Amino acid sequence: MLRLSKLADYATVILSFMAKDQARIAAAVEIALATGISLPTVSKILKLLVNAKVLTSTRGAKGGYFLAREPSAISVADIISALEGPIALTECSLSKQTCEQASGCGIRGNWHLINQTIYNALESVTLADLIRPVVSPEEISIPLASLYHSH
Amino acid sequence: MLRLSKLADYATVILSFMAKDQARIAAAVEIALATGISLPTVSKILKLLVNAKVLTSTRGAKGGYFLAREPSAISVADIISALEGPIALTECSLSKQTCEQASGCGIRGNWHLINQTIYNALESVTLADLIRPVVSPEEISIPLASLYHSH
DNA sequence: TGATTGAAGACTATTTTAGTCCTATTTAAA
DNA sequence: TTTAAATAGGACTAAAATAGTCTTCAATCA
Repeated sequence: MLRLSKLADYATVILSFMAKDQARIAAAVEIALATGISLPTVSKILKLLVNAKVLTSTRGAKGGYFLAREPSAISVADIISALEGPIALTECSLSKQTCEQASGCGIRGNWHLINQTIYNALESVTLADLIRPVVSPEEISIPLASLYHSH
Repeated sequence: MLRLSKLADYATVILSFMAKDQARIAAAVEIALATGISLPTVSKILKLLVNAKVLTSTRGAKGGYFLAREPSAISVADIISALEGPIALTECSLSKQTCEQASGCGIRGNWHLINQTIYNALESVTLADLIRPVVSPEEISIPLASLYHSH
């Protein structure tokens, strides 16, 4: 299904909630209550987002979490990679030299291009976009094919 | 990691092998030997590709598998969806009405757009492209962002 | 009719992902 | 200075998805 992990999905819900009142610092418990996601899980996600510098935290009483930057400066790619690590469809796209499968690894070079395309797609959409009312596109087209076929 | 399943990855290897000598009919055993993937696994993948109408098969002695159409008419999206089902990052993008999570589902509408973008990217690359020598792109850009920001 | 090959699906094992919990550290306020 | 409220880090368990194998049946050709 080429699926997003549940955790990454939750992360977008959490961040969307936080982005609505950007200035405010929110504690994990509060976020758990607001989103309906269990506290331990919320905590885990928040920690990962802090490590990825998407959120900033302050400890102690009255502490909590807040966005490290503007929603428009937080991409979907940032969110996904915070939770799941680098965005790539295939292993060998991450480390070009290690991939030495029997027969057919020359084949994979082009996967790198596909990965890059998908990354760019995810990088181009931000948290600010996600909390905006839904747009209904007529048609979306990607110029990737032209890279291949224009010769 | 937003990762492709191993099976889908194998499928691209198998199909790349088959595309190199398109006219020829190849038995599962033969493909297994050529690719180094175990026979039961190869068989499983081939069957899924037949169901998805990417391959055609003939039974019996001298039977085997061959491409159902030109490599240029088989997209990466075809291959992935044959193995993993519909391409979508989030569940709710598949069935719009079922998604009624507590707080924040209005948020998800835009995921639909992202899914569509990724699907288009995968649809635009074909098996013929995959077996072609690697191209090294300078920069690839996706116009998705403009859909959001042009207002 | 027998050998060869695919079809279908059940089943098991493995790996990944999700989810929870415990302990330590930091900070604000009484 | 003590206490309560938070996060940090990481170990651990449970659940789910994925990968892989096996068995039985059906078709085709010589």
